[in-house]
Amino acid sequence: MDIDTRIRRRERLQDDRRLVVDYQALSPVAHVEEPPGRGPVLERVLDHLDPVFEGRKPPDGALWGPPGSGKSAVVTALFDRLRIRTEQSQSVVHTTTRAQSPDAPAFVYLDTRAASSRFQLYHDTLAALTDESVPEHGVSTEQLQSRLRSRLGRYSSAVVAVDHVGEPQTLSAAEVREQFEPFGSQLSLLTISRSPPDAWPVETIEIPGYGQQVLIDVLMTRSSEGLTSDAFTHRQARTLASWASGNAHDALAALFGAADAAAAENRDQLTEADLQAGMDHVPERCVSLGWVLTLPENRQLVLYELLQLPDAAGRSVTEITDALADRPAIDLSAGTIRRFLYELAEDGIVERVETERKHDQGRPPSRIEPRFPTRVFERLYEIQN
DNA sequence: GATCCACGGGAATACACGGATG
DNA sequence: CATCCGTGTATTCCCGTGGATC
Repeated sequence: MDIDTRIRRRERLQDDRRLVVDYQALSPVAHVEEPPGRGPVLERVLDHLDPVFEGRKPPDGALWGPPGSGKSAVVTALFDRLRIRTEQSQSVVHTTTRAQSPDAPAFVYLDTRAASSRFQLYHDTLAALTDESVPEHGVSTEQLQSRLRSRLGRYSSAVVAVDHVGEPQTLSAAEVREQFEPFGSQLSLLTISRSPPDAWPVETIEIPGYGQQVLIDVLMTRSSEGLTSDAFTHRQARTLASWASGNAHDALAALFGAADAAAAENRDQLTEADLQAGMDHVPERCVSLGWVLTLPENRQLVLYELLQLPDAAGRSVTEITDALADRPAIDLSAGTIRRFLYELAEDGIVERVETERKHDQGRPPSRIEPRFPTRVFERLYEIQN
């Protein structure tokens, strides 16, 4: 055996020991097939949907609970399964030549973070119900409405789950309901929100935050999918779970950040310092990562490049704007970048913090602080782009 | 030609402060 | 002392334009 081979063998050994990170498996916004510990909630949602299985339209409903309690996880997992079942039964219909009465229900999941206009709501609903692509331009909202109407006619009933309603920057439940008014007889809505729905007559399902044990379970399950075995201990999961106090989003974001810190140092296990780094990268009053990742492309670019600026933390909005405008990756005017930054601050994705004045005169500038899990965003952004 | 939406640009407004004014 | 004014900077608001797509 020659020396090179011996060295390569050592290198490979090192590689094998190295922490493997499947970032998607650790992502707080990943869709999972079986959300752990949410069986009772699944049952209640299924109870609510019961009429569907007899071909009737269920009443409108509302699922609500605190951030990071698995609302999106439950609904996406459930609707995914239901949709697959529908598609299977529909394809049976398609293969028969005889025209049949529609007997299968439709299940649609919408995110109001991505769909904020009537056009987008109809578009996304229609897109979920058709294989063909639905035009995003050149067609009026009214045309989409009539296309959607006739499409809905092919199902016995339809349930549209509308996620993230009533957040500061999204449509309220009432607004969503109003936009879908024309389809009142054809579909029912299941809104998903952080606070209980006000007023309209619906069946309400409350989802509590995760208990400590279940959250530890969630972390262990995800780490077993995303990391090499033994990289993350039960004791560490306990630490993260208690730090996150029931919020799975924050706990997973911290785990993700910790894994990334360990990977950067070529470690095969998470240390306490990694854990701390992971938690430090999840700011207090943290905005959901899902919100950041559904922003238009150029805004995400601005955020990403902002995080790449070495000394962004100490600089004013104006200075940051100029620095970003100089970045080759960004092809936007300084004015637009500045407007983006102010808009992102308005949305709470970053925060403007007043600083002491730098000039003798004029209004004092403010600096920018991210309000989302930065490390997670950076990795996921890099994977996406 | 229609349609939606992101950009760009700029006008309008807010804020902080020192100095002038009543 | 309270208020107003001018100046300079920060922030918000608004709308026309053009790209992309049908």
